[in-house]
Amino acid sequence: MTVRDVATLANISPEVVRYYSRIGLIKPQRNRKNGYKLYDASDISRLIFIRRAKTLGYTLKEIKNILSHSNTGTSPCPMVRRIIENRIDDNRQRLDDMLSLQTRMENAVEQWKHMPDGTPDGDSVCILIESFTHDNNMEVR
Amino acid sequence: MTVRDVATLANISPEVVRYYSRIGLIKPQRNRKNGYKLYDASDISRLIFIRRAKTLGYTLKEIKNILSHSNTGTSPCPMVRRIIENRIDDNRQRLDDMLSLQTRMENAVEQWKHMPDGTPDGDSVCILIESFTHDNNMEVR
DNA sequence: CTTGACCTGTGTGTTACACGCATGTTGTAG
DNA sequence: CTACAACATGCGTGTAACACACAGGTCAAG
Repeated sequence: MTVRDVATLANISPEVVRYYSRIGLIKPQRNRKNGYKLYDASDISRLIFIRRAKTLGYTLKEIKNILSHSNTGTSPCPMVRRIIENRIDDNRQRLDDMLSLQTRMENAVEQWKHMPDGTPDGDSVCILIESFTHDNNMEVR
Repeated sequence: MTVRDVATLANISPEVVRYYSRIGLIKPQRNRKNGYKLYDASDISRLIFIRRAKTLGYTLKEIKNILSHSNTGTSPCPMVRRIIENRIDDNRQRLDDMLSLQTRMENAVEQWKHMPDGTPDGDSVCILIESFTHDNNMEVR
């Protein structure tokens, strides 16, 4: 199978398949006649595995580790559990950050509703941004 | 003032100040003797403005636009309002995505609690990931 | 005068691709 | 049989906002 075929079967774009080959996530055979990459059923299941892992929040780097780990015959499962637990914590933190950003933005729009646009001078760039007051944490990431 | 001074006063790391100079967000003078960047009070207020804008979700690119827009004498406020309203929508979408990821990850960990680690063979890389069923009913907690 | 803290510019790495380039290959319509 | 579209190849660049490293120049104090 060629790139387009395997991409269609795995429901991925050919670009992504090429990218995964490039970074070593999949290792297709080669057609000796023309140098084209040759994919088989095992590549498809690997691609499907990668996509499943991605929907669970694993990064490509982590997936690569999982794959090569399992190639050595040892179970990647303990690693898989460890990673996802850390990711849950990280994600909760980022969610909190984004939620507070969302609140901040909504508050700003609300405050600005009753304010006119200002003309910039030497002291002021944009009175909206400069005048915005927020009560609690200013955290951004 | 030198980088370290202005960074301390604006409560930013010197690296970030250098980065902002590099991408043209601030344009410090130069010491003709040694080529060092020379910052003054206007740079500090610019840095503070940039940080305020960032806490409101504006990207550095957008902030650059806002700054140069206000340099032409026209009010950046309409643009500022437009950007934040779009950002609120985008952010809500990303929040939804991250929330569903969070739920998915938590469901996975829950399912996996009752499962043993598997040994990899030709057919299986990691039974945990492969067996995870993405049941939409579970998502509604 | 040496030392150490600071400055300079530039380059690389981070994530997961998207897109473009120049070039080589294949399949098919005329 | 050949022209041409549609595919393939590798490689390079760009994305956001820095962090960090490197090699070298500068400055104040002892």
